[in-house]
Amino acid sequence: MANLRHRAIETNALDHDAVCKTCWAKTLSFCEPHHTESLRGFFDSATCLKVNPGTVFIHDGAKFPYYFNINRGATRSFKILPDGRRQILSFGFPGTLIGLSQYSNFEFNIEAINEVSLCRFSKDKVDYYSNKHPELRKSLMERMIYELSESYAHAVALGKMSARERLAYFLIKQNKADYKIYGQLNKVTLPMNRYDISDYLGVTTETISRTFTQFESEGLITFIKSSEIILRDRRRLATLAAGAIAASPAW
Amino acid sequence: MANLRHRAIETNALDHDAVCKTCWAKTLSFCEPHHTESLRGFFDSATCLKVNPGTVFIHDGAKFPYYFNINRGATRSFKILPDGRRQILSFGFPGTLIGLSQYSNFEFNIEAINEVSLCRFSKDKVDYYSNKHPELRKSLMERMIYELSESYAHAVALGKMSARERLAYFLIKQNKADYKIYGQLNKVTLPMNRYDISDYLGVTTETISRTFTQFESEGLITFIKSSEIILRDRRRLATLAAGAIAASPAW
DNA sequence: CGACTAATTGATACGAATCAAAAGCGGTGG
DNA sequence: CCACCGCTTTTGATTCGTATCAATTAGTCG
Repeated sequence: MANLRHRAIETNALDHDAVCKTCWAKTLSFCEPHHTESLRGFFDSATCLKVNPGTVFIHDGAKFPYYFNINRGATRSFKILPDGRRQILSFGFPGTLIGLSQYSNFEFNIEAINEVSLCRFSKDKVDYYSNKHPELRKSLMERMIYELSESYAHAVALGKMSARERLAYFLIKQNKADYKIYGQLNKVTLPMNRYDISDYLGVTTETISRTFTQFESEGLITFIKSSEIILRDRRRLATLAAGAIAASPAW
Repeated sequence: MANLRHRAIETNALDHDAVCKTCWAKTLSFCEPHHTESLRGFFDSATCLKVNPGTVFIHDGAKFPYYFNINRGATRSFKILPDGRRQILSFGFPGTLIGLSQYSNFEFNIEAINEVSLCRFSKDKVDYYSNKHPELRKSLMERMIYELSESYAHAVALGKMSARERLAYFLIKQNKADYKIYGQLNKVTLPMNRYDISDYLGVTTETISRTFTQFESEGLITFIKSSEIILRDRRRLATLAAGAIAASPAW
């Protein structure tokens, strides 16, 4: 592991008691159910990292043998096409496990949106402990199933939905994440900017902006500021997000 | 497992020697590396099925505890939106493993395109044997990694590519599959119809048809019949498919 | 408070959808 | 063997949603 591209990352050995017991993402993470004495060695082998905003910490084609669990902050994973077009594949939040699809032929980048803190687990260690503790690999598989189904839902949005529906889908999804992580009920906090949203939803920033304005004038949402939104009519948004309203609003 | 919705399926216990040793998809399947004496019980627990063309054999929300491995034929998995829009998420071919994301909250259907033959493995059995033979669960994870990366690539196509690029992406992908399965080099055989292709690529049949015609007149492909295509310029198609040509052809 | 970047709003263009019709293809039966 | 029917695919004319280009406004930081 020479030539690690981790310049922007500070590394500290993880002290199980100090880090895990105060972990933000504890109840959201794959590792949570495995805090047993026999897996202590597994946790002690992990490392705690910090990544600065805007830093790409996983690079196209770089095969480093780690899983990362997000404890704090938000990430975007994306593919850049040769001419510069960018498709965001997913956003990562506390509890998101990174590195699952690392050894596939599909390569992409992951970048910190704001300041991100991560736990790093060596794949070898995961493998080693998984063979003794099959529940561990099962937890990973469950994470992966989640990623896969999220990706399918994303494909449905990108393939079949209008701009309105895509944005509603995004808001509802984001709202669910916010609820799980921060316990926020009808408020959505957006760590990403409009470019990120548009590159995630396969439309332009202008369209995102116009659609936000539409939603506000229809009473579906209210802006606190451009990155904080109150969902005024979660029901209707969810209906839109499910693709249950064919064309323009008939109300 | 009362009320199995498997009416259209004939079921036969799998005879390891008879079925596996003549299996079409052998070298392509997750089970291939595990034909050892100690896993004999695992294979003997499997069942061989046949599904008729057009039969939906996995239904939205039906949680039956099986994995299916395709031996022969082709499938489409898809999501139907409330108003009838259909997004095809993936096509299955010999070697495709079905049921990986079954217990997620994202529900979809899988349908036989032509006559399909499958091996059915109970999830319990897979779990049981996976705990003794970690390589088995590893094989499943590798399959899942593959599905996930395919889904990401699909999202890139749907989110950022033009109709031309999407179709090129589809042809190249299909060509790779055909090569792996049937050893065909520059020929692509399409078991699915134009509606399937359009619902996979998030465009209309008309656009698919027009783009095929364009490709033919540009010398990129030649039709043998509407479901058999020769790739005349795989290189240029691959370039298109990679999103490396920004707008309309500049040649 | 001014400078820079992000977000919104406006005018126009374009790619793909939609609506409509013709051509091709496979199966059936006289 | 060919005529006819239904379904799939292709081609054509027009519409529409979103992209693009351009400018203004809001927000952030030194």
